[in-house]
Amino acid sequence: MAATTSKGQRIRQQIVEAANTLFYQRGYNQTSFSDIAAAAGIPRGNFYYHFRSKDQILEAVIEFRLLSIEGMLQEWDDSIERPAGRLKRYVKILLNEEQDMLRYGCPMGSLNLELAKTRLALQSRAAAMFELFRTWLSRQFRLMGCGERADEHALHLLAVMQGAALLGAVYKDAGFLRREAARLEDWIDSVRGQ
Amino acid sequence: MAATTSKGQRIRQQIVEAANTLFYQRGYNQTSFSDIAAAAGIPRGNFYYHFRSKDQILEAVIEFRLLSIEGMLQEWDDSIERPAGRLKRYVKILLNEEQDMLRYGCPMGSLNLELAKTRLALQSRAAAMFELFRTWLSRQFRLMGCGERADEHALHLLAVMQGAALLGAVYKDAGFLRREAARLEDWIDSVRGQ
DNA sequence: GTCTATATATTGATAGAC
DNA sequence: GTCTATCAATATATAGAC
Repeated sequence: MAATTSKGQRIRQQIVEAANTLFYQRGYNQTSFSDIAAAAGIPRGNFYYHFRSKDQILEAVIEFRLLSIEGMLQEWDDSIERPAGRLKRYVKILLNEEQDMLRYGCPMGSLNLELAKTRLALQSRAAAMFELFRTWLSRQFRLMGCGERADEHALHLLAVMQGAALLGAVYKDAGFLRREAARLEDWIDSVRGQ
Repeated sequence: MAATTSKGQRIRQQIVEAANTLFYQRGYNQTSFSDIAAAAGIPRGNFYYHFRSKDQILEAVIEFRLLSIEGMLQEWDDSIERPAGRLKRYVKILLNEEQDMLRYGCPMGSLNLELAKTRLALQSRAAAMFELFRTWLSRQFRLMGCGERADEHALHLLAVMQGAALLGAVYKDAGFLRREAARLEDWIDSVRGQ
């Protein structure tokens, strides 16, 4: 890739970011080319120059999300000293993204669940987002002294977060999200050294 | 409603049950009239006699599911003596429906999450399925002596079950479902009288 | 590289014969 | 009540002018 960003690459990035938002808010299947083109501010027919198919846009969106997640986790590693604090920062997503969570659920969870039904091949690629969190969470639990239970704890934390986000979207209840976040913080403290 | 079941009512029920399965396996948006008609074994154009729109079929499917859930909960009440046993029977869904859970996730959760994005009015009706479980779970926790924390426990149990089902569908990992089920059984015991 | 025009399939939904 | 034929809208995708 060139050091400079060409106009074509800029448009491509606009498409990816517009699609990323729409796939989250409307779902993959319910987002049309027209929707993406309108949101990205380009003519409809044009972007077959940038992407051969809708599936390719999704793959680019997944890549984009993977990079975002990696950057976020790296930032947490750099700015938060202790592993328990990092885990709690992860839990805090429920509160920071409260409005979106209540409206659309978790972007990872809802995308995976949608793709699991009819687009299994794409879902396995979307699962890589979970894998990034799982590996990172697992490492934090290991640093906390959880040893071989670290990965089990990581998966459990992922699951409870997903459940909280989903039920939040069902009931549109911010108080519930906060209670689940508080409960998880207590659990993180209780799991220390186990 | 008449005591006898007319042919029209039978066909209507066939449509609802076919749609119920397809909405679960493919999702609502990804299920077409053609799909339902083929699965129900009737000509495509025909069933506008039975349902005016696709949304009406979904409403009928939700009604159907609500009745199924009510029947199931009633059966558990009748056949299981102690509230802790009833709660564990609920958790056991993860194991009994293992294959479907790993493939399609939870029927309630995935439908609600899909509808939350673009069909909010229908989602609020689908949320009634959760409400049935919530009320029932809440009652069991109250019987266990959880007092005013009963409803919080009920929501938490719902959330963890949803998270387990979702992550199961992401990772297609039966072992994970079993571990989460075991963890929830322990939690039910630990929560006694709290 | 960008855009207009359009192809082709499928969607939810109707009209009307039987 | 049941079915065939078909509508209008929308979807993904392409061809080709500029």
